[in-house]
Amino acid sequence: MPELPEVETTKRGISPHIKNNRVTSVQLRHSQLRWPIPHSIVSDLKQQLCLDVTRRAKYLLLHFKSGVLIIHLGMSGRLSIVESSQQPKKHDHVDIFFDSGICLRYTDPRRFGCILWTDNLSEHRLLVNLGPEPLTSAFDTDYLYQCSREKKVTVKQLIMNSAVVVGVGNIYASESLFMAGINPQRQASRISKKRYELLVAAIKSVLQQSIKVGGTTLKDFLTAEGKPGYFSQQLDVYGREGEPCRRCARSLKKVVIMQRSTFYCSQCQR
DNA sequence: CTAAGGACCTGTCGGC
DNA sequence: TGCCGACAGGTCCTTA
Repeated sequence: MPELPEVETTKRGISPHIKNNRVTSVQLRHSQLRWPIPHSIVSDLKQQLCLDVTRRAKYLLLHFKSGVLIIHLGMSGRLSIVESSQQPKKHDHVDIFFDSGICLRYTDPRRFGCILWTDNLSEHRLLVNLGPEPLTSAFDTDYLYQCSREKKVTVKQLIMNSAVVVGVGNIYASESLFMAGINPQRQASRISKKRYELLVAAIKSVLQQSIKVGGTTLKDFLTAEGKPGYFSQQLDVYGREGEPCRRCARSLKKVVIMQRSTFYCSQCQR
């Protein structure tokens, strides 16, 4: 489900409902996610005040006095705010109840996500090797260009490598490369700095635009019937194999790069 | 060190 | 209608 914009939108959606609220109890129904959910969170979280909700890459971080709850939504995960009385459905694996009477509910059919607890966030193995956030100034042309040198992978693989830059998923990798006019199969090391400048701008633009759409879609997580997961949005190439390029009308192509579907226009992207 | 492939899991869709 | 394979928005871990 989540690309970076969905995770950011989820953060903004849940934050007002749980920040500065106190956990009353935690219910684990199915703790076998990508890694087992540590059962200790049931007691660790009890009576604790949620101090803040932040995001790093696609990890949502719930900060408490004694530690941080790390939540990743994997491919199919979702967080929602529901009334405490609302009965769980099939894939609702975890409920965190708050003293305000609401419940933070974790839903994940494929269970590729994770929920972990740490008292030392800055040294956590999942976060310690991550590259810069794409929407910060640390992610710029010089940086990405330097990363690309000596690399033997395609440019799509480069921008999807979380050690290089975080938050560029399969959809927005294709979309960014289309906007920058770069063929996703091109070797990362054989692209000029000038073109990396276009790519950096494209990545920022595509992500920012999508977060903006999510932000406008987002109303109240508690009462909104819509799924906070995926907003229908205007995609230029992703999932549009055989359809006409919006720029030149030529039929869009699909290739597989590292077992992931990749869409592009062979005319506009070189 | 880098790069490629496997692994995890359920749901949905298209074709026969 | 039913079955079967392909595929799905992620990413860590193992292997070469």
